[in-house]
Amino acid sequence: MMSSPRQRAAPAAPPSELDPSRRNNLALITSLVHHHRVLSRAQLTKRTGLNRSTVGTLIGQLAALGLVYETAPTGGAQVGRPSPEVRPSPSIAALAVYPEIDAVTIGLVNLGGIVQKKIRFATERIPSAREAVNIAAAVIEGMRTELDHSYRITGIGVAVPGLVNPDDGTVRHAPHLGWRDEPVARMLSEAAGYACQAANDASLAAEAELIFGAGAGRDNLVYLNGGASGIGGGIISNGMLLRGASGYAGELGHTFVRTSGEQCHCGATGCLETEVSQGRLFELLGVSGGDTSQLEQALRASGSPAVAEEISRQLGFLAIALRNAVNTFNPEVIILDGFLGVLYALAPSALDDLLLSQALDGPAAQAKVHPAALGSNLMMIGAAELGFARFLADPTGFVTTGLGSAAE
Amino acid sequence: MMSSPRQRAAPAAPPSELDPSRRNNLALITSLVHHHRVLSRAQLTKRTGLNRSTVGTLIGQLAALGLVYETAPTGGAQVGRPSPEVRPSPSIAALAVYPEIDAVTIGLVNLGGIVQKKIRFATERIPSAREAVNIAAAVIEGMRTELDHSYRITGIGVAVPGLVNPDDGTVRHAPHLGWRDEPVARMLSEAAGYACQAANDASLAAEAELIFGAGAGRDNLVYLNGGASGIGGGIISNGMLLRGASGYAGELGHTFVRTSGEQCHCGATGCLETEVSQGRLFELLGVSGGDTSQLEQALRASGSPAVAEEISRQLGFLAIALRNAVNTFNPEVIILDGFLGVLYALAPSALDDLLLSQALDGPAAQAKVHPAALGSNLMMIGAAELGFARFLADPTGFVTTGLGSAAE
DNA sequence: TTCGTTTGGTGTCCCAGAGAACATAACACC
DNA sequence: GGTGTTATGTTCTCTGGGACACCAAACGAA
Repeated sequence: MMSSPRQRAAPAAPPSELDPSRRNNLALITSLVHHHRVLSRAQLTKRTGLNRSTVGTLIGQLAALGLVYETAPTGGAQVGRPSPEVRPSPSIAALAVYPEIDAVTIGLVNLGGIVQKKIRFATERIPSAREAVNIAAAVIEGMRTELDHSYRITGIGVAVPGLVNPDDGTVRHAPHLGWRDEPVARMLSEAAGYACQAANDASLAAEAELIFGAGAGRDNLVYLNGGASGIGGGIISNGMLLRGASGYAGELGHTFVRTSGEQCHCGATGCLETEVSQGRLFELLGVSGGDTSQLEQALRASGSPAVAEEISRQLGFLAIALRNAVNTFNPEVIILDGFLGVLYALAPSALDDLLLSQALDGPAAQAKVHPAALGSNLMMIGAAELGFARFLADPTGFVTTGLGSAAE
Repeated sequence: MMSSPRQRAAPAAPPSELDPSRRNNLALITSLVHHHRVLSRAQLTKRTGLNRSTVGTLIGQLAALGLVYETAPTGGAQVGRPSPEVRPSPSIAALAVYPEIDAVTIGLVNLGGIVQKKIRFATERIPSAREAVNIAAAVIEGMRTELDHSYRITGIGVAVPGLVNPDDGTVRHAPHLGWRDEPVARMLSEAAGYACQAANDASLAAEAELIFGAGAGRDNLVYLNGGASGIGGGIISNGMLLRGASGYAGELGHTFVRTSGEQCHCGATGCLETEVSQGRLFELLGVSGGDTSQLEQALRASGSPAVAEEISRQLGFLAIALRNAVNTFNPEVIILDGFLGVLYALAPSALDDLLLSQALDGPAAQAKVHPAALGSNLMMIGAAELGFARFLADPTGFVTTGLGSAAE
């Protein structure tokens, strides 16, 4: 039911203003449905702590705007009247953009973290910020008709491998892309015509794993990704992403792990990402490069003692970084992605043992190492989460003002 | 004005139940007044974003319960009707307890972080958990008459140098005290008759510095304290204390800073607190021990090159730990307390330069090293914050149910 | 079939915050 | 030293929104 029109002299503010309490509750329900993909009304009632009747009203309001829809209850073997199931609308979606050294990937992601479409645009050389924005805008332009007809886009999220200030979406420094002080979010927003935000790739990955992946249901998580160009980290503490003063927090790739280690491109020495790198492994294997699964195959196939030694050397340094992380964050889950996941898969108990013996007893007992669960969709889901953020903070306000209110 | 009695059939729940929104706003105002000590009604209106009239009602409610009081405006040179000033009631207080290896300190702290009383009970030997609890309970018993007559005690907070689970106030491991799995909060609660909570000392210190000290007005802060028994850390990110899964987060004293370093009592090697310790300094100075100011004097007085070299050695390791912290948390402030503060005071620019050259450019530019601002009251204020926690979360509910509602 | 159980739906009640209008107390300017 | 301006406290009314009670509906169990 729509809210009745106000009789009193209309205030200057647009009519989108909603009571904070109501907005909160609508946001809460939308987020829950987004995170769980399906949730019965009864479950929503329990999780929100709100009254049955209130939850009913809220869902009615969301359903009227086409943000969620209800389906007949699946007769679970339970006593009592069955509760209808609430799902996120498949028409709400966000765009995800991920620039890398050899490609720009663009994705279309639904609420619930469902990747509808993923387009990888390979580039001849490392794309500049301008080029990456142009590629993304062009791909989005190509989808425009489809987007306009079948979707309501809440925004674009850009995952950047580097230091990003998420407040204004400016890339302060992305060493491997060679970007410096690029206002990527503003550029892409102007080029594509959607609201746009940017953040560090590993931070977004951590959030994605928290919501839909190996960290689901947890509140404290450390995510580490080993890629071709270095090691990125994202930390979730108390259910919230660690941002820091300017959003630069989480750079675990530059954890100190070795006295008089090699010089890192960051200027310091002994950084995790200079000592632990897939480049060293490929070099030892005599391969010129490849992706993660090729690396794992090659490592498993190799009988070379030099390779084995290098693996155990890298595991040692990784354990030091993880020891620090465990003592510092007391996480429930440590997620290793990319080639770090490969290293772990090769000798899981070796790393577990190192960690258990080096970290403080209390925190060490609780920290479980896991490989990433979301695979190749991870970064799309994480970036899309950025594109959903403003929508999820105020679903109805966003739809009635920020988007065309096309009925389903 | 008291809330009018409900006419409808009284529900089973006690009449203390309050609308969540109202409770939130009351808590918000109480916390603001607590943090700022004095705040005009106009300032409260701006900070809360609530309506003038609403703020008036809320303050009226708090004043009626004797939680805050208003005083005549101090005619600040400002146009317009002056706004009365709101201050926390001096009758609301929390107890603070801090067991150390050679003493148990008990404090009485008002809202606003005013330490009314501090009693240091020196012990012959390291107190057991039972002994520390008995000492605290005895001292509190001694104050009982005064407490009952002049104060309303919201609770006891215990700061423990070690791993503490703040959920149940159990000390998992306090190596220097030799405590293991001691339910300190429960023990003291039973012995003293007040609600009691316990947490890590450095975490509480970090909170105290955030609210009243060098981190006031900031949201991201790293606190490091160098004491006789090691180095403790507390981290505040996004305005919230880092807790981790069981509240063990923040153990920066066991950050890895040196390959093939000495073995730490925690089992690992190369920990910050084994390489950087005031014991080494006292040893080199040929002094058997002393407090922080004595150390500073002795270090400044000494012309020995060995001492100078040790100082620079320790600064180097400290810089490595701080580098990690800056890259990981992107804090605005790093607070160095205890002998770490002394080390910094001896060569501030040396540490600043090391940090600037080693940490990532973005985060490094923002992180400012500061000495602690709260001095010897720091731990009392921090522990008291724990004792205030439940009160601040629901001020009126707490007073009408949890405390005798003695009118002022 | 009947009963107990769980849930959705509807109507009522009332708290709590917003806002307008008025009152009040300072400064500023002539 | 009046008068205007500005900022704030005070009072009153209005309304949104959640809780609750009651009833209806839909399921399992006996």
